[in-house]
Amino acid sequence: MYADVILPLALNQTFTYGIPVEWEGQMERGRRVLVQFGQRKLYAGIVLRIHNEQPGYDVKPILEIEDEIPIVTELQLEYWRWLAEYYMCSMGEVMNAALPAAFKMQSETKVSRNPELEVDEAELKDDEFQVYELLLELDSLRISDLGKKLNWKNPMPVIRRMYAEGYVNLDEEVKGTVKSKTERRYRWPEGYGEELTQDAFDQLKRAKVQSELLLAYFKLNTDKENPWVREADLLKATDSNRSPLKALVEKGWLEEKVFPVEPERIAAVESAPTLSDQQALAVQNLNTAWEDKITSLLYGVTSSGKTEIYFHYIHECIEKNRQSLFMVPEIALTAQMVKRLQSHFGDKVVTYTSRLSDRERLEVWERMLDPERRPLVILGARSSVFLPFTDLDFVVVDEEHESSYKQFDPAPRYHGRDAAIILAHYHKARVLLGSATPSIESYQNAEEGKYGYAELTKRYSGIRLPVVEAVDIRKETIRKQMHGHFSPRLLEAIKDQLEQEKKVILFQNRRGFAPVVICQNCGHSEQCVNCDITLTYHKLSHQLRCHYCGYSIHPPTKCKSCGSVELKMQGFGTEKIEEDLQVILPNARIARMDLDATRKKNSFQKLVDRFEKGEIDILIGTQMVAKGLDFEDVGLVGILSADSLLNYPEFRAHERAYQLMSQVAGRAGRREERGLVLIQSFQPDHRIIQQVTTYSFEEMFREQRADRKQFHYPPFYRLIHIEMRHVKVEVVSDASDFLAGRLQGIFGKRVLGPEFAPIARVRGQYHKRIILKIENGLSLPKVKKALQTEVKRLDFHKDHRKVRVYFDVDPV
DNA sequence: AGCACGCCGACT
DNA sequence: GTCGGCGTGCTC
Ligand SMILES: [Zn+2]
Ligand SMILES: [Zn+2]
Repeated sequence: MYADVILPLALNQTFTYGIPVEWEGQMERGRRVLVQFGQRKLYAGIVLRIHNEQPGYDVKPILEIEDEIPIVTELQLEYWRWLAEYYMCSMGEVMNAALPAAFKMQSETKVSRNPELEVDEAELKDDEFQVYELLLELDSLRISDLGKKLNWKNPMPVIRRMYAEGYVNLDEEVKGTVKSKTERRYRWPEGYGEELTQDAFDQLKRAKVQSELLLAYFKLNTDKENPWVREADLLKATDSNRSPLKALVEKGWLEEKVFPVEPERIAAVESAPTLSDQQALAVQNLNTAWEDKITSLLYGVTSSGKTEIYFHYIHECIEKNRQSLFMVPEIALTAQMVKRLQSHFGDKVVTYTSRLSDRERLEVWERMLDPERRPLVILGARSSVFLPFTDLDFVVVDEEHESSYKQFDPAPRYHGRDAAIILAHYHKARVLLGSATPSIESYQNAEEGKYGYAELTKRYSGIRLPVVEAVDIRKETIRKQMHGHFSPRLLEAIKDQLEQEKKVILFQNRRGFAPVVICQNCGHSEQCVNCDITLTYHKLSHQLRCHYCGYSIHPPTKCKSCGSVELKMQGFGTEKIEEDLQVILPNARIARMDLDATRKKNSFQKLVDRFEKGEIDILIGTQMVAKGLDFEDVGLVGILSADSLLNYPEFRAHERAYQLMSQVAGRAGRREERGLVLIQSFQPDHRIIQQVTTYSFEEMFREQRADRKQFHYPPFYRLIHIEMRHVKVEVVSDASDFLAGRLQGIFGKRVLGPEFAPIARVRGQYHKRIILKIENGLSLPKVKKALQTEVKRLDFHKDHRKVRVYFDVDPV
């Protein structure tokens, strides 16, 4: 029998291996196996298919079966296949994204001296002698390390020569030995009766500790259903060590077994929420919609109680003993959120994010596969769609409009929300997309009736919407009345809040505002040598750094272009704002919340706690302050520059600006008092700003939808980006011109470009981009097939074939 | 994607 | 003459 195995490679195919006869019985789809690929490399792969079709080439055998059970379900394999096709990548790439790192195995070759062979050192060539000498010192080492130690670029030819002569041995070392936590437990053997026998006592009368251990076992084993007692408990009760325990096991008085460590017990203290009238109506609408639809959209304004609806359904699933997935953007998965779910669902909740350690992720996966330990509620980021659900009934995608749900690098470039919907299709589960500012796509789907729809338009009683005001900073800028980035209106409002002992949040957009060093004489700024990027200043390391490739230099003291020493740091980042504001308000307690300030573990939570306790008056933050945090007593929210949000050269810029500003505004005065939101802008009359100040989501939606239709964007057209990369600009240009020409022949004016990507050169490679706009109604699979065919044509040309081609389906 | 093999320029 | 550059082809 043969097995087609998925390997962790960007190759659009599986590889067929022979199943050793003795394993034929236990071979199944979804098994993790160790195989050799190429000359010596070993990989762990997943069995996709088992069959009897003998291939026309010699197959290699499967070397090991890695686990007791298949670690990937049949449903997951089909799901992987769908994702690979839709996002135009290999199943190996999907597998890489899906599996916890602890399941991945990859070998490295190690060299060691052949102890059998007498070596005549005179016979060795120079380079061989260097290797030999090194191996006398260290008995074995990886080939890559050997190369580094000897400072050789390619040590392999020498090693191969020495291997052929028999001087050295080569072994494959499979790295990666992360295991889930286990513990030993013991039981009184089955059939020995209910209690300790006199017989046992007699035989152990000279072994005092062993008798004590047995007594302790019977004292500790109170659970009739479960005879196993943890080793740690036994040792603690008798104040002994492992050796008497071992003796008991050897003599057969106790049985030993290894168990996975049980997660901490957490009691659920909250029961299903009582729904308000409007929530009950929404639930009723959703239930009706789900009768014939998979997905429903819940449009609920801030503080209207979307979460109660989510919890209502999750409670329902738990009662049915079925699984639910609560998906949130990674940035919103805060300790606050975890606690809130645990108060409702106790230890039935498990979180799954990239912030977990390899072992923790492995443990979640293993629990999902074990019917006895299966968690019922997964709170997770986008990657939780890859978990081995066995009985998924309900999926929430909270903040469904969030663009951070889209994975970018590496492939598969999947959208967490869309992938969750497909997953739900496979499970015949229900999906609830929730947002206070739904995406144009989802809202359109709801309008068209593709999605069910429910809304919550009323806030909890007593909660009033903040007053949102646009602050025109054109005049102030011309009249030089701005204090740095602060208009007199904003400063006054901040001072006012501080007097009232209220808190202030200031929002500065993250992107494009990192500080840069600019020559005041000629305007020159330091560029990365590998990328088309201006180096930005990092305070921590006191360096100028490229955030694409990591290239960094010390800040220059004079301009490299004109030699002038008049260099000035310019930027609008949170650091700068903090400094400026501290000068204006020396007594205010100001803190920053951005990626830099929260990089250290727990620093985020500490900031949140301090702000909550009132130890900080003003919190200056990026996108981070907008998501998932709920502070009391915030009287004022200031958005320092709306223009940067509105002026992005992306088709979603306006939609996103609306969403972000609304979300930030929602941080003001959520309890009792009415808060104030000030939006500074050079274009205070901009439609989007007007719509934010008047809370006109519907109007924004209609206008944006019209724009999308007119300019051929989603939800009326689907986009595919084809990105081509090569070190030589002529090579990419030629190849992309050729491909675009071919594609125009098929798709006509649906093809745009090629153009240089927004950042034309990254890590020394030039990037060119072709955009395909496919109207709804055209078969996407057919389009993709034609596209693949044309891309394959690049292989027939000696220069075009050198170009790497990447796809991004539904780019954000 | 990685990795081995093979054929040409610049160094001992 | 050897070293090592990369272009070419293959991996079950
Ligand atoms: Zn760079
Ligand atoms: Zn200069």
